[in-house]
Amino acid sequence: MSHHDDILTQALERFALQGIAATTLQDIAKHADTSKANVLYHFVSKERLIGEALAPCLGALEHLITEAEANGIGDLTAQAGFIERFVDFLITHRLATHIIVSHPYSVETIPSLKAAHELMARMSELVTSHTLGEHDRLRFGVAVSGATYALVSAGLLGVEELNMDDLKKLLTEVLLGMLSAPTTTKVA
Amino acid sequence: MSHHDDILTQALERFALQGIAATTLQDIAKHADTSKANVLYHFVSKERLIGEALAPCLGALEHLITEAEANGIGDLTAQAGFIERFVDFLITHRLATHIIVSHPYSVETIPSLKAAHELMARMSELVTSHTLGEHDRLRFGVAVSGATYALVSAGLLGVEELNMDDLKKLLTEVLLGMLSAPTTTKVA
DNA sequence: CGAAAAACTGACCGTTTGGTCAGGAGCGAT
DNA sequence: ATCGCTCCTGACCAAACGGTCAGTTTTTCG
Repeated sequence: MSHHDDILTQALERFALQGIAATTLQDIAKHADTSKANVLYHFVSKERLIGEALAPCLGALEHLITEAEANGIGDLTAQAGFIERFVDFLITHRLATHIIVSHPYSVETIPSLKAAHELMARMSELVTSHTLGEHDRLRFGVAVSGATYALVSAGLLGVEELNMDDLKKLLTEVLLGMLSAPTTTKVA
Repeated sequence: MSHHDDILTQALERFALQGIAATTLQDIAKHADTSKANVLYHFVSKERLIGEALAPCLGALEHLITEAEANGIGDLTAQAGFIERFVDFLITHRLATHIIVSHPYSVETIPSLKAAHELMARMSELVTSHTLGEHDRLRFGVAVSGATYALVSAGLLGVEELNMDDLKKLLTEVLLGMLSAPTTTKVA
């Protein structure tokens, strides 16, 4: 692996583990076995480093959403397809996803995070527009959020020993089960 | 409200909105309409301020878990009772919960966060020990995580206009529905 | 080889951070 | 009035931050 890519990898991991603000360039440099100045040589600024680290995730998410917007997620079959692709996305980009979901607000100073949350707003819009009623909407939101968070900190759930393929299967099944759960009686 | 409590309230909100590392004492002071030095007069250090801000949440969580450990969460009825109390807890302490779940790792430098994650480990242990099979365990984890995250960033789900009582009812129903969802047929 | 380009570094800079400190304002009790 | 106590503040500090720069090593390639 090139030194350039190594820095990128370490940066992504440190950002996910400690948060962006708590991760210093010095820290990233140390983990990538180089100097802080070299990190800045390759990436110009911390902001751009964040941008490059999140770029693949944002690209994939954009693609996922655009596709879903075209296909719709109205019926259960379409939802199932979306869930499958989403789980795939989560597993592939789980570090970047963690960074995005743990920095939800106020970090408007970081352009790529802002872009990320615009994508999440689009996804929310996607879910909301195919109005399924409040129950189903919340159910979908809980399932998606839960999958994201559960995957990201899988260590808390006693599933860390699973390999990613098994986890993907398992998670997909659980989410599909949740979506087809019976709608409980309407609240007064 | 006393100035002391006002600082505490503002600190909790800033930590939840921006993360702990990105929130400066100056920032908290400004929002509490006082000086940084006064913040330190009342709370000695940033670390202790964090501790006092999270204390009520940690106390309630400890109580919730201890109770659940005593009662068990084996059958569906017990699970339902736990969910109800948990949703209550989430709504009451949602800012503090957000802080805890968005700082999952590495912040071992902050004692009260460490304590928080030990509590979450106990909760995970509680769920795991009543082994329900991998499906049910993951299902429970996704539901709990999802509820936490969905509540914390409710703005993303289009449910922000609901008041807390309705949200509590709705969320409880959705979670109960998820838990009683049929186990889908095993994937090949 | 040797020169240009790319990769890399230590020293340094301005700013901001958490934290200290000496002292002042307000106030109830003597 | 004045002591003692709590509340509060501006000025200050060392440390650490992101970032710059002049200069050195390493790589590439004719």
